[in-house]
Amino acid sequence: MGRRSATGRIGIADVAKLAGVSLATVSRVMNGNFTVDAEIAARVRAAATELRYQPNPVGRSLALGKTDTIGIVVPDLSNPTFQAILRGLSMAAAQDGYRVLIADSSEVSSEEAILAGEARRRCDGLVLCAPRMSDAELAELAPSLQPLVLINRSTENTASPSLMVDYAKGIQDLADHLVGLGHTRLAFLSGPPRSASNKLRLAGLERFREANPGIDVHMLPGGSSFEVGHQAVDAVLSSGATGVLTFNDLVAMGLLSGLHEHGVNVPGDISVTGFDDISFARYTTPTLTTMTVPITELGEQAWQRMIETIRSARLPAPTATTAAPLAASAAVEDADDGARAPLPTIFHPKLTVRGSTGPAAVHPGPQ
Amino acid sequence: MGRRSATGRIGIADVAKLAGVSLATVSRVMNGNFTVDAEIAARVRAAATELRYQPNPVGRSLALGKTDTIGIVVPDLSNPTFQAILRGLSMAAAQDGYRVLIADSSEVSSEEAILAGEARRRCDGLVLCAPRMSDAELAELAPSLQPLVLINRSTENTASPSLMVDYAKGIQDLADHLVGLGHTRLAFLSGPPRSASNKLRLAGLERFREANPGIDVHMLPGGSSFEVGHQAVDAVLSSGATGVLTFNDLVAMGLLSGLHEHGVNVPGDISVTGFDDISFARYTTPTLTTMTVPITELGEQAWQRMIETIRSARLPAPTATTAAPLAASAAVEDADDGARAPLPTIFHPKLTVRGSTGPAAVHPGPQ
DNA sequence: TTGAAAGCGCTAACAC
DNA sequence: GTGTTAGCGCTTTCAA
Repeated sequence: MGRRSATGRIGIADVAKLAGVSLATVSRVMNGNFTVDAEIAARVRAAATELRYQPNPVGRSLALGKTDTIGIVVPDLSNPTFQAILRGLSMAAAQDGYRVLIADSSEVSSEEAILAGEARRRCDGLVLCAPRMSDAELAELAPSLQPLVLINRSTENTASPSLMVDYAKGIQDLADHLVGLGHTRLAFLSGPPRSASNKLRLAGLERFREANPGIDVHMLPGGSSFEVGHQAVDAVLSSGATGVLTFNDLVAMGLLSGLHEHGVNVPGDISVTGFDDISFARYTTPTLTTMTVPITELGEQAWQRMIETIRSARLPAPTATTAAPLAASAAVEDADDGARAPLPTIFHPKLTVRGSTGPAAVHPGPQ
Repeated sequence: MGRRSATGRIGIADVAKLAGVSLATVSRVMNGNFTVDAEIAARVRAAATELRYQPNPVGRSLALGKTDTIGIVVPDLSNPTFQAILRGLSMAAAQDGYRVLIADSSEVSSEEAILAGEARRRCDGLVLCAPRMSDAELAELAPSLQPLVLINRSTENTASPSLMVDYAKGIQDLADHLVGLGHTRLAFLSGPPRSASNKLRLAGLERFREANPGIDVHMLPGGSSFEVGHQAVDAVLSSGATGVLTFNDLVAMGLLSGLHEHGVNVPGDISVTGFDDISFARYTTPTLTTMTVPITELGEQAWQRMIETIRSARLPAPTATTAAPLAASAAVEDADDGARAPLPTIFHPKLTVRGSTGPAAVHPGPQ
C-alpha cells in the first residue's frame, strides 16, 4: 500500500503512515524539533530512510513563505567581473544555506527590469547588477524588488544596500601613476557609452584634467571586450598618447596583443593600464598594471548585506524611534559611521603596478 | 478593504475580489485561457494591473508540480570551462523560459552528491558536472536525480543523456602535432589526479605511446590552475622535454609565464600546448596552441538534452513496444544513429595551432 | 462561461 | 508529547 502521491514522489504522508504517526510529527522530526519523543523520532527517521524520503522544498517554501534562494541579475555572464561577483556571492550564500538563481540580461537593458522582477518573485531577495538601466527606472523598480542589494548603483529613495567600486578615484590613480612616470599625453579607451561604471571613470578623468591642466587626455570610443582593445591600436597610436588607460583588463589585454602585433614595445614605446585585476592580468606579456578591485569580496559583502536585510525584514516593522537593528554585522571598511539610511559600501581599488607601464619615452612628439 | 494576505503580498484573491470574479477566473485569465468572456477578462486584467499583481511562482510550482528551473552542479565556478558551460546552459534555458540555479561543490567530492540532491529537488532537472565523484557513487545517485544530464561522465545503468569531450583523442592530436614538429621528448603536466577528464587524457597518452614507441613522454604531477603551471617550470626544464603538453590552458598560461621569467624562449627553446581554448588563449605571448573545445555549445546542448528529457518525462510511461518519442530534436554531430538508449554526445576538440609551438630545437639533449 | 472546492506538500497553531 | 486542522497561493476538475 505504499501509496505515493499523484506526482509519484514520496511525501511526508507516506512517512507518517509507515511510522504510524501524524504528518505533524514527521514534520517536527524532519525539522529537528526536540519536543518529539526520542523513540518515536527514531521510528520516523527509520521510515524516512527506508522510503528515501526527501522533503519537497516547494511545499516547504509555500508554507514558510521563503525559498532560501536569492537571485542575481548580471548583464553578461562572460565578463570576468560578474563571474567573480557571482562566485563570491554564491560561496557566501552557500555558507548560510542559501542557493543562487542567475539571470543574465545579455546587456539588454530592457530585459534587466523584467528579469529582475521574475527572479525576485522566485527568491527571498535580489542582487542587481544593472549597469544599463536608467536611474529613473531603477528608482521605480527598486521598491518592488526588496530585499534588494545594488551593485555599482544606488537609489535615493529606497533604502537598499549598495556596494560601489570607486571607479572615479581608481582611474585618477592610474592617470597619476602615468604622470608620475613622465607621461604627458594620455588616452582613455573608454567603455560602453551607457555603462554606469564608465560614466564614473569619465567623471574621474574630468577631475583629473582639472587638477592637471598640463596633461593632455584623449578620449577614445571603446567598449568592454578584448576585441575592442585589439581593434583600437590605430586609434591609440594616432592619438599620440604615450600612456593609455583602458576601461578594463579585457580591453587592455586586447590592446596589448594588438600593439605586440604591430611591433610596438610596451612599455618602451607606450604604457598601458587595465582596470579590475582579473586573474589573467598577471599572466599577460608584459604583465598588466591595473587597479585591483576586490571583486570576489564584493560578492561576499553583497551576501552579507542581503542576509542582514532579509533578517531585519522578518522583524516587526521598525518604529520611527527604534534604532535600526542592523548593527551586529560584518565590518565595513568605511561608510557605516552612524548614519541610519544605509550608505553605499565603497570599495577602493588599489593600484597594482606591473610590467605594462614604464617611463615615458623621450621622443619628439607634437607639443 | 484591500486585504493583502498574511505575507503582505498581493495575491490572486485580491484581484478576484477587485474584479468581482472567482479565483478560477483570474487564474484562467492570467494563464491566457480563452474560455473567459472578453469583457470579464479585461476587467480582471485591469484589476491585476491596478494592484500590480504578479503571480507567486511558488504557489504555481506547487500546484503545477514544476518550477521552470533547472539546477547545475559545478566543481568550481572560477574555472573558465565551467563558467562557459554555465553560460551556454543559462542562455539556452532562458530562451525556453527556464532559469538556472547553481551549486558550486568547491571541488569537494563529498559535497557533490549532497548538493546535487538538494538542487535537484528545487528544480525540474539537473545538469551534473561532477568530475571527482566515483563511478559507483554516480551510478547509485543517478536514478534519484532524473531528469539528469551528465557532463563528461556517463553511467551504464540509467539512461541519462551524457555530453562528453573526447579528451583522449584531443591530447593525442596535440602530441602528434608536437611530433610533427620534430619533438621526440615530450612532457605532460597532468591535471588533478582524481579528475575524470585527466584520466581520459592519460589514457589518450597511453595510446599515443603505444603508437609512437620512439617518443619519450614524461609524466609530471600537476593540477588545474595557473599556479601549478607557474611552479612547474623547474620540473619541466629538468625533464629535458622540448614539447610540453598541459592539462588545460590555465596551466599552460602559468607555465608560459614562468618560462618567460626564466628567460626560456617559447617556442624557440620549448613548445607549450594548452587544452580548452579559453578566450584568453589567443592573447597570451606567444599565443597559445591548444585544443579548441566548443564548450559554450556544450552548455547549450546540455540544455537541449535536458528539455527533451523533461518533456518526454511528462508523457505517459513509455511502453516497451513504442519507439521513444525523442527524435524530433536538435541535430547532434554523431552518436544519435538509431540506438535507443541515449549514447553520449561526443564533442571532438579541434587542434588550433598558434604561436606557442614550433620546430624542435636541434640541441644535443641526452639520447 | 463561470464558480466552488479539492489538492499540490509542507508547517504551525491549537487542542488533546 | 502528539494529532487535527487550517492555511501558504495557485491550478484544475467538476458542477452549475
